[in-house]
Amino acid sequence: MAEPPTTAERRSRRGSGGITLTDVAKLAGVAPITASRALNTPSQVSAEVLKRVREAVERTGYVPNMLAGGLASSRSRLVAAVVPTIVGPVFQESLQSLTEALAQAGYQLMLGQSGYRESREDLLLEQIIGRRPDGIVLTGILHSAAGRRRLQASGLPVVETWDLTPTPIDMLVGFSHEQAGAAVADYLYAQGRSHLAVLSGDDDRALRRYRGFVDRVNQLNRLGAGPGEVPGFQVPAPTSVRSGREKLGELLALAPHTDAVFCGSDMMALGVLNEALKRGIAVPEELAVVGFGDLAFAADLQPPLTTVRIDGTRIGRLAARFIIERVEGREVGERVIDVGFTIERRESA
Amino acid sequence: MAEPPTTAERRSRRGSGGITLTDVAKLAGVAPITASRALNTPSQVSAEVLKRVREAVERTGYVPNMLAGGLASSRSRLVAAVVPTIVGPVFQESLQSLTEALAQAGYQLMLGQSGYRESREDLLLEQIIGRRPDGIVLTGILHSAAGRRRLQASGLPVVETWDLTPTPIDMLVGFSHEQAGAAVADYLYAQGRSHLAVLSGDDDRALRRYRGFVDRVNQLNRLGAGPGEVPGFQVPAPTSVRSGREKLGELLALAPHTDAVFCGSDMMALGVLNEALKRGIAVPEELAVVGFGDLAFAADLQPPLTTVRIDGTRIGRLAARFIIERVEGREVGERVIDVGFTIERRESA
DNA sequence: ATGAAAGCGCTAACAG
DNA sequence: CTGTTAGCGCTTTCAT
Repeated sequence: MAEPPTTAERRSRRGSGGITLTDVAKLAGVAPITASRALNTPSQVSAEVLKRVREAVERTGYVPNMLAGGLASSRSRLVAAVVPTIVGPVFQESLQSLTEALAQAGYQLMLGQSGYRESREDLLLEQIIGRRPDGIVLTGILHSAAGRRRLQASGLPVVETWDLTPTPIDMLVGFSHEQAGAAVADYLYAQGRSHLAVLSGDDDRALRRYRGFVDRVNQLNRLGAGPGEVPGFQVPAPTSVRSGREKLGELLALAPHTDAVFCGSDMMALGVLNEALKRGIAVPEELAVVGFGDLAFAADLQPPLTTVRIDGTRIGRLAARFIIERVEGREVGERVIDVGFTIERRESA
Repeated sequence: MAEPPTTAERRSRRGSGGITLTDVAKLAGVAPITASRALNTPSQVSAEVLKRVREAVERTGYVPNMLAGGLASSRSRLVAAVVPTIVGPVFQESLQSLTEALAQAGYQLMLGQSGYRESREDLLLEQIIGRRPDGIVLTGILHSAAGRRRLQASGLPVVETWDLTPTPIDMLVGFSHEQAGAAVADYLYAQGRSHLAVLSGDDDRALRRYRGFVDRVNQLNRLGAGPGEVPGFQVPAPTSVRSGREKLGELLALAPHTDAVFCGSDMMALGVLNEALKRGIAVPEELAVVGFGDLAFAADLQPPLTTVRIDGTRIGRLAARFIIERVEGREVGERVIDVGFTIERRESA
């Protein structure tokens, strides 16, 4: 069994040694390009050839090498997604639907974490571009100007998500965080609450919700001669149940008359709910609580949590569609979509 | 400015039209292979050449094409991870640390979702292998026998995680779900509880925790002549706060004397906590609650949740190390690591 | 320390 | 519908 290798076998130590398209083609008795067509564009090939190629694939267990295919065709069928972090449930829905929509179209997802700080963004971007993806989905707006320029220069389809900006790099699927904050303020006022407060993460988008909320409260207060400054706390992102508990304590020490809190995330809201429970504060009677995100558990808390809902699944699906249509040459009509938000009215407020 | 393209420029419509290593090499006045060495193995190149190449890279904004590099060297620097779903916080910690550990070593992560049902597993695997990753990290055991064979045949480094199995495909980082279930039963008995019940997801691993728990309870009951069957409910994975609430209701209808519940996930435990709150059942006095996963919020619930902690970060880091060491030819000593689990003792039980 | 030549496995381009 | 040829951009191999 252990014969000395022939010249041909020994010829080279390169390559993976696996089955290649050429092997399949030989077995099927056709040229490699014909085998390629049988697999990629079966309609361009006779039924007879198609059958023989498929048999050969079956027999050999051939799996196409997409590195080679991507190199030759300049189409990698890879889409990169950049998220601040996969920990924290906010973007999961989007990531999930993005992955699924891409998979259905034969694309795969490459995942990169940028962190909430700006540091690694540029390096990450370079690594990503090196893979020559067919498109890039960004979660949130890219901080670094150099990064934005580099992306623009690359000519790749780019979709920014979860935010709106007047100067998108390319395509955009998101909503206005300022408006969301303002809408919550309106909602609480309409419920008859007058002493509003806010707990927020310190990342860019959370802070814009914060500002939208505070600005609207101030505006309403001026009209109605309500109380002055809006009490508010920021915690380092990512927010947590613990930070919600702790900050509620500080808030009540600072502003004991508070009758409504807008929380920058459902996690913080859960913390607020738990801390209120511990302190014997009735929700919503004494304190109204509004969250953000409408995580899966929000409706099932005690009391059910009123929260801002973003259709993350839709964001992911639209992002995938934008990229795919661009790659496949079908031009997209709208390149900016505001998916909006809704306030899910439940018992906590 | 808009002169007609020269013959050379028009020569071909192939390629990306971007900067290539050859361009950089020309600018630096060296051969392409020398530029390649300057970037990949700088120690093999003179200081003078290194400087010129780096300048050329800087000036052109060159980004290496890793498809081409991967094809030529049979090293893609890509690692694939397969998870049932990224929704659901259980594997997040592992994914996060895996991504980070890989990034540090210059590898990137490709993410695939297999779903909790077996259907898409084989297709996904084929797509993944087509990318010629340098390694594959599986979360949980692969269901399909064909898939296991295909992986084994591929010769790729494979790490299975979050489980133990007597017949690993290759490498393994996990813990025993049976033992975890049994340990919770022991713990609750030691707390003086005697009417134990269990709520569980219906995925493979959750069911093994379920079985470990029930078997141990039965064993203890036989010795102590305790009550008979252990009341238990299964819900479709992924588990949720809602399913926890609902099943607690059904459980109490079926077995009103229950004084301890083991929940298959912290999410379900949160639901149980909330439902108990609504029904005025005191936790832990009347009902002890144990979760699984030690999610970030577990310690901050009211009451703080006793739960089984898995060191997901360690799992991710070890998986990355296993793959990288194998790829880089350094052989790994231990190929199976049981990371164990701990019961985080808090107020809920 | 540097380079020339020859591929990696596949597909675009252009015939027939 | 099928094939030939010539790359894609990089790295291995083997010289110098």
